[in-house]
Amino acid sequence: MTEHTVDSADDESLAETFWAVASRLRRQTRDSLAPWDVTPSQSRALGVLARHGEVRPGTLAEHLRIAPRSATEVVDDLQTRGLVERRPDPADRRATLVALTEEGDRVSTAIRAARRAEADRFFGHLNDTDRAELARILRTLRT
Amino acid sequence: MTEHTVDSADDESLAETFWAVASRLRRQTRDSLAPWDVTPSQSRALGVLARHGEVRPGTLAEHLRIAPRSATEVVDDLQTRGLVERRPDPADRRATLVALTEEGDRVSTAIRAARRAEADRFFGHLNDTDRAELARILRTLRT
DNA sequence: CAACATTGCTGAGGTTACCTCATCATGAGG
DNA sequence: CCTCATGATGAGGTAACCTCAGCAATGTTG
Repeated sequence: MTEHTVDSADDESLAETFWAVASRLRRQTRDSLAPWDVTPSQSRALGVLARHGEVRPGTLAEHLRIAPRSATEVVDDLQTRGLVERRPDPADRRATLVALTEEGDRVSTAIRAARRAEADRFFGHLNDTDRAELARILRTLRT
Repeated sequence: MTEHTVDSADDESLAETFWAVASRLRRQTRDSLAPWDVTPSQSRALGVLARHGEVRPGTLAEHLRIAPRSATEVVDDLQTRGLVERRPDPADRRATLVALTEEGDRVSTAIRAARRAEADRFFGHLNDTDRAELARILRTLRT
């Protein structure tokens, strides 16, 4: 009911625009991660591990909001890259704990810095007010 | 099934929040499209066709901001579902024109309505001002 | 404390939505 | 004509998910 048909160009809806932005951001993120040969989802997992220390795959999955099976996969990939290691959970012999290796720790720190730079570049077209507004609005949409 | 415990510690970046929102929107969009057995990317293509009439796959690709080869794929899928048809471009015998079938037209109309309802539900948590702000800010990021 | 259900992880296999590279027509310009 | 560019597509690949099944360890309960 509110405005619509900004057409002529491409725009149909907020969702449409949202996805266009998402697509652009995805590409840029991938590029900025290239030096470490780490995919975006791997880097998200590294982030969780850096913030929470050792966790079980299932917990990792919750943080990443993906299925447990998918977390196993991400951990596999990180492990073959030597960024993460699995060790038995002393509290439950079914479970595994996933932790950053030293290299993983170094890489995750470097990536964090690169990500910040990348985000600055991407969201840097915005002035401070808009950036804050966007953050606030997105946060309300998040849950 | 109490979900999340979302990180809370991870306002690491706007990007992080952005992706969380994207993920939620993606799921919801997929669900809202289920009745038609059409994937999100197919529905985007239908939208372009509804707005622009018959176009060549390459042009479709531009509108969708994907590689030409990928547009061919989307058209293939839509064609096997009978929503779209290919015909030769009279102006260039290398080219093909893709157009909605009658069914495609009906479906795309129905989807447009569903999408609007879905967007209202998703972005409806926002008041009008915020929704407008979000649209404006996203548009500047779309490039 | 045996029986049973639950939990944690992972193998197998599938899907979506992309991508690049190669190929083959056709078209346009010198 | 001959060459180069362009439009579409075949072949093959990837990331990031998913479900379902199975196995081992755990917890629960009669």
